[in-house]
Amino acid sequence: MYSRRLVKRSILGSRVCAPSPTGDGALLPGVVQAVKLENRETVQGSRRNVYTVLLQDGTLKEYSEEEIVTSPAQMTGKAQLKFKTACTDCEMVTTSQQQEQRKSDINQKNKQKLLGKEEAIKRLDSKKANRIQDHEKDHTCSVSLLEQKHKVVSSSIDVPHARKLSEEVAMDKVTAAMVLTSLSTSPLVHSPPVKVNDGTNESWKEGGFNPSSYSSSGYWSWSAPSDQSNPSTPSPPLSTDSCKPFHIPSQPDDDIDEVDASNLLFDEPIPRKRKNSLKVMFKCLWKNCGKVLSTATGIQKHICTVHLGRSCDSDCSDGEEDFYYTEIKLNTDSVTDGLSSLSPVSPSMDSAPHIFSSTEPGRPESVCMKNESKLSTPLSRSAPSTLYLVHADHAYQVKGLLQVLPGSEAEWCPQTDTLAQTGHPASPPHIRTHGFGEHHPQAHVVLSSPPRAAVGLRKSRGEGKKCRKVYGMENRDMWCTACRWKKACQRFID
DNA sequence: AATGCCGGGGG
DNA sequence: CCCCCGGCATT
Repeated sequence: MYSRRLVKRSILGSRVCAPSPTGDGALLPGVVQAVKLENRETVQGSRRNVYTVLLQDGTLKEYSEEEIVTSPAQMTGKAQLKFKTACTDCEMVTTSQQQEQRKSDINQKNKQKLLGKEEAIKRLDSKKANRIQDHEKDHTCSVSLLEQKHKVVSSSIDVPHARKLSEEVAMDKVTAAMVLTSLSTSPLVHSPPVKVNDGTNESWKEGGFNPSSYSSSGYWSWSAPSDQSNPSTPSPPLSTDSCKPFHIPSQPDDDIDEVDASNLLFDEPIPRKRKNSLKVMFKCLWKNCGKVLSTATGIQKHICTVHLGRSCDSDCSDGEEDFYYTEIKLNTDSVTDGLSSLSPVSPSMDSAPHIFSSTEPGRPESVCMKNESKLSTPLSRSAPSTLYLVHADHAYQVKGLLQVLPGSEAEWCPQTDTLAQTGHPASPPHIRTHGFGEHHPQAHVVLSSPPRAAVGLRKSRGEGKKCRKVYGMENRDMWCTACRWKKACQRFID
């Protein structure tokens, strides 16, 4: 069980390293040309992507997740090494001059190291130097990849420029190497002071990378054109199709947690369209509530008002509600249209992932307990691939989920305001499941509109522990407002 | 007796 | 609207 970030990036156009088709085990650099969803499901229920990669040698080959190596910023040490190695192997554009220089550099350092008396210090120096050289390699690699990208793409887009580029390649490389070397000494450079193809910026049109960002951890990254923060270079209009985002999910859908580091570098204005027909919904985790709404703000509002018993002016919120809902990924590959219309991915999606973002300022990262589970619903018959991926980012939630899940309810509540917002007034099927271990012995499916009007008689006394019992009289200030007012508890709803 | 909460009322 | 509480039902 674990949670995952919502961030889902397109890998199209991304540079990767992939095993050579010759089967010699070598890694070749390439560009992702297409991504398709494999038509089977894994044991975990998550789907897998198949990447079509245009390799350096011009061949097109399909790879699975595991085969390709993506951005170093998203790799673990081993993969990184692999990647670096591959980059080094394919360093065809690096001038032999540079390589010689590097070698002599290394030799020099080694000599110094041997000759020096303070060996420990020298060793440190040497390490540092080596690291710098590694960086240099990486940069060179990215330069080469950039160039490669030019070769691949520019022929159809900007031939004159491509020619110009190849003419200037030698100089550019040297310049780039120098600049990058100097860059490597300053750890926090996020926007490159120099562009490799200086002045023209043509690569932008091609969605090309600028070998730019340098994280403090020493790993470079490819920064998207939109990341250009240089105010003197206005962003050209991005031609939608040629300028894909370059973010590479290290794994398909099920592990986006470690994007954090790259997130900073790779951040983008967020998804246009969700791949894999994934709908993201937000589920209320209050016990026996399980309300599902399509927007984060909606669910926050819901929790605020219904469970926390306070009016939620969106700005007076203390964020507590964040802990009481979770994100649900609903794989709607073959889900009925009714459902799809129920849960249009709201354009306010961009406000959704923030809840799980560790970069969110002012919100302390809570213990990152993770949870993933699959719920089956009676609807499964008509929607065999309907898949819930529930994850909670808070211990409380997990606990709640664990308690609730076995007999949990998956409930689609066409909340009026949400529907009004999204303009889908259709009344979708109302799904409810009850499992074992709950006070609801019989499972039932309700295909009507939510029984919100069923509140009439005096509510029978709830069975669960309420605030008074849970917190005690002495902690009255911890009670929910309703309890404090001797109203029906809204925190522990039965 | 303790608890849950409806209905009503004060500010 | 926010808050408190009497009083009743329930456990």
